[in-house]
Amino acid sequence: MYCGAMARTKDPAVRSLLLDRAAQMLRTRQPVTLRTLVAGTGVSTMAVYTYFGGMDGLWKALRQEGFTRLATRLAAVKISADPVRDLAALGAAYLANALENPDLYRVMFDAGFDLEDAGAADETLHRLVRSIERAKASGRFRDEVDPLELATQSWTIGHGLASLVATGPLPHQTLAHGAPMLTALFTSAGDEPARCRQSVEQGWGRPPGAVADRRAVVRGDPA
Amino acid sequence: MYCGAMARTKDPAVRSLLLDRAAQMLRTRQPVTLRTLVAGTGVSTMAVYTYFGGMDGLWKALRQEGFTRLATRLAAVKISADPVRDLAALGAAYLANALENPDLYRVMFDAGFDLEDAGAADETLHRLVRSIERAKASGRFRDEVDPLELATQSWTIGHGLASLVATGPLPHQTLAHGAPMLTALFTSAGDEPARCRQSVEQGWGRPPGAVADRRAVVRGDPA
DNA sequence: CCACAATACATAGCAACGCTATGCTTTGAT
DNA sequence: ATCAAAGCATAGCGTTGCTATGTATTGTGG
Repeated sequence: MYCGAMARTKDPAVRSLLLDRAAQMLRTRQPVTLRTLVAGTGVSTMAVYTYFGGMDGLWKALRQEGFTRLATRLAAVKISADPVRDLAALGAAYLANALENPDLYRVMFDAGFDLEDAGAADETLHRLVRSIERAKASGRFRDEVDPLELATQSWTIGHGLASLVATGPLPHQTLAHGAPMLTALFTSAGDEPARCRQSVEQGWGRPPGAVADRRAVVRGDPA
Repeated sequence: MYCGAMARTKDPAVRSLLLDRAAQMLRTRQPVTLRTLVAGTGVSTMAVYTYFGGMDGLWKALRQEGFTRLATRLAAVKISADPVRDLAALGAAYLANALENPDLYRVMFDAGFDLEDAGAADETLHRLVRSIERAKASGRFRDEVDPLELATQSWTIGHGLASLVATGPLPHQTLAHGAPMLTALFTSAGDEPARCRQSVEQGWGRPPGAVADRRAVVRGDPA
């Protein structure tokens, strides 16, 4: 019998070319369609199918890319001696990432967030879990605190904020609420209030996207 | 001179027929397209244009409908003598509504949530504000508490939870986190911890969608 | 060394999408 | 009763994602 023979090898450069272009089109708010995506790249529409199996696959890969960027961003947060500060810093990094690429962030969470490789998403949450465990070890949080539960709650706050700001309803300045909310949460986990606030504000820093805003609160000026 | 002559009047029944059908198709996860929407209704595709000005208008009306349902749901929450309990009850109602119509909820928040009539959305937030003011008046919250800020923070928690559960990543049981999170927030606003927990748990009741779950935590079983 | 089989990719065409142009029908004010 | 304006059905346009087909390319077995 004969073994199969190999043929042309897929060029990974084409894959990232399409992915980058899609991300950039998303950023500049151009509609990302099969034809507009490949237009000007020299490759044909079929490339999308050989590399991603279709547009759905492209979106999935784009979500993956979003989580990879997020993971990179969180990995850049330097771990300090103060685990509560670190938690706030991770939250701030999460929000900063979401607001630097709001469209990519939106893509990450619609379609039910199914990924090929959930490693990046897992790592994201696990990083929080580890900081919470350190906070417990240093006596800042109570022993009964379940790290995964508290991590999920922190994530909920971060995502709620990111989602409401990135999709429209709330103005950017609302991001400042992150600090008091995290302080409330961590205090309820056992941290001493004054010290907690100090740690959180230190880790949170200036609100992630502290810029002048363009949108009114809820009623939304009909701009 | 002559005034313009009137003609056939728009039939509001057709409008709600289309709206209801769209909501039902959303619920049963059938794709809502111009043609599938009008198929079987007897009306033609043009009806969508006369009543909504196009598919965009239909989605906008659908968002409106979502906010109306939410407002109705919140209005059904009975105000008690305990404003903190009421706040938790409003949060629970918010989540219950989001999880009864998850697809409608998703529609409400993508596309930047632009509405013709923001009254319903405003009313939603204002209901929280009023309860917070009552909590301040009865001495449960500190005087320095800004009702709108605290309302926004409560909303952020509710939306974060609803969004993460409705769009996939978190299992339904996560909704139970709502109570401790709100307790943490309201305690930080000045409420006495033990009493706060009692009030919140009373208002929150059984977690809104307390049912067996179908999805694993984050890694998501590849079902 | 070379022929072959498997893969990459361009081209063209398909069904379905949202939308608009057109004309018929209905209606209410004059 | 009349007639302009509005509702609405039909048909067709451009674009969407996708697939079928043909061509070019390349690693490997004989």
